[in-house]
Amino acid sequence: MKKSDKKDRNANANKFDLEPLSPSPCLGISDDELVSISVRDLNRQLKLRGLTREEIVRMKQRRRTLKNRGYAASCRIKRIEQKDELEQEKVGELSETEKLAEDNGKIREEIEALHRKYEALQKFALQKKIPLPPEMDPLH
Amino acid sequence: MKKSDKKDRNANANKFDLEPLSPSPCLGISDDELVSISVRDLNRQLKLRGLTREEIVRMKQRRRTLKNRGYAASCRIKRIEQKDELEQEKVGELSETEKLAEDNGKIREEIEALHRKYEALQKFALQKKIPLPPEMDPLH
DNA sequence: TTGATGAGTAAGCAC
DNA sequence: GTGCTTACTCATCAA
Repeated sequence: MKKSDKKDRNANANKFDLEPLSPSPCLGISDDELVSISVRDLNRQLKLRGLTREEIVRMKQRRRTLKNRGYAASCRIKRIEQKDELEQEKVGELSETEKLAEDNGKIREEIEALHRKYEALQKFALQKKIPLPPEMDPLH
Repeated sequence: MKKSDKKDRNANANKFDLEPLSPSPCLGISDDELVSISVRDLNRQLKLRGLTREEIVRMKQRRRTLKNRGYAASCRIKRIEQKDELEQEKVGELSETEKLAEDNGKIREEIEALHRKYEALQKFALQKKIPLPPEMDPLH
């Protein structure tokens, strides 16, 4: 029977009777006030309005629930922000990699050009039969 | 009063009377069976055991709830997997960037070495008063 | 007490 | 119906 009881309760505990609940000044205190005022002020208000002990307990619980609702929301937001951040960092790394790869290619071309110039110089020396010091001599 | 009703229901609807609920063969069908058998077989079983219309509705709802529990779990797992994946990709990009930066440095050193060799050759020609073709002549 | 987070539930969307 | 995702609630832990 526990099962049935639980299910019935849950079935009724949907969001439609929860959300509209807020704007109505339940016991003279709106949800917005309830979550925002300090515990001190809340206690003052509760006593001032002469609520029963049970009503006070409910009020406190409702306050906690409303706060939790907010915490859950920020938790979700935080999660997607972190995900976006991670994606952004990944994109940043990717573009940096691309930039370096490009630089790399340019430098390699530079090297080849230099190589060609150097070899041209050596070849010139060879043709003119100019003896080169060993460290410059392509024939070793 | 709506508020109070809701709160009471929710207060009772905790997980402690929910979870232990499953192993007990509620109406002869365990939770595990309930979520795993096909709709066809489920209907067969329900008729076979002569459940009332209300019991059947509850059974179906319970099935849906149990399935939802699983969906929620996979949704969470998927989320952290995607996050891990993203992190992994980011790390990969980072190491690739580092590798390229290192290559880059090596190539730059290579260029400088070549440059020095080339200049040495030019300087040698200059000392020996060897006239170089203009494209090889450092004096232009 | 407050804030954050994991897990369960229902709603709602898409197939 | 099924599966996924979001918002909400509660339990639980840390500060």
